[in-house]
Amino acid sequence: MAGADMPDLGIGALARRTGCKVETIRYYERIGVLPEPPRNSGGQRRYHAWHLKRLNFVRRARDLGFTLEDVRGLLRLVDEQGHGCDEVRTMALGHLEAVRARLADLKAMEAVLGEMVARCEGGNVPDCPIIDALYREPA
Amino acid sequence: MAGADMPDLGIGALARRTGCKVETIRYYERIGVLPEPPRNSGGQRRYHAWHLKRLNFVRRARDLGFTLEDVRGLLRLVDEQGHGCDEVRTMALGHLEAVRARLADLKAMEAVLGEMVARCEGGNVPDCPIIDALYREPA
DNA sequence: TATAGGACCTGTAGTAACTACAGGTTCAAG
DNA sequence: CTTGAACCTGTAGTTACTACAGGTCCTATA
Repeated sequence: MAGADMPDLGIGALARRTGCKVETIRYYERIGVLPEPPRNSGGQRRYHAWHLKRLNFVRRARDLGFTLEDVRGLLRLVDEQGHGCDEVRTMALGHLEAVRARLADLKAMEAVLGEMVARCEGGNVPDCPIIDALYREPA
Repeated sequence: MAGADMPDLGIGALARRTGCKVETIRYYERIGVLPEPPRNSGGQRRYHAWHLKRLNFVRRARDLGFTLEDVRGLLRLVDEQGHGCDEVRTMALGHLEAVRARLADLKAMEAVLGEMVARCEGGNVPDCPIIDALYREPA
């Protein structure tokens, strides 16, 4: 669908289409994640469909929790033609494990917080059980 | 239990007992989360049981995902005697909600990553399904 | 064609929550 | 008394942006 007729995009338009702030786009350019686009006569950035695609890639990977360093790695793999699917898979797997570990942490946090709040249900006791729980020696 | 006989602690000992790095303790002092302890004749910090307790409180709250700003708020409440249990509960509840939101995010990430990796199971296909998934237009 | 005001430019500094030095002092053991 | 670990201060780096300040450019309207 949509995408045949797109002459070029200002940075604001690119931002609108990717849900990325203008400053973030310039930041990605500065750190080399997004290549420098051509400029018009007045020195303003002009983007094409290719940049849109690449920025969407970056955003999506970031949304999935890959670090910018990871993203750099993924882009490197993408850019080598005949890219190593194995390497990509390894990165994704590693990241999946990290996500699962973080998930377990958060679940533990949820349990403790939930219990703290539940124990406090009663209202205004003089010795707040939440404060007490926080003061408890760590496991 | 343990804690009757504790004359005073150097910063390194405090760090060992709280699982907190020395630099972090000095950092907490600098930003006003941990009060300045007394110094010995040579200008070195000497901590007592009270500091240990307070630093454990901070660490525990941080481990549960409270920000330092939250911690500051909690400490303020703790320090006002007759502290408002309601306020503490409200903060904890708000935080619990944030944790649950983050949990939902991570679960979604896990699902997408898991599916990406699973689809790649086959090995070295020319069009890597993981890369394809990342290139897909965002939802 | 003049002009208003939005979009754009560069460069710097700020955010959270530490962490890591560099370059010096103090303490405790032998 | 010496050595080496622990401590001191102060500053700069980290991640991934975000937010200016102070200027230039583009475009639509009068």
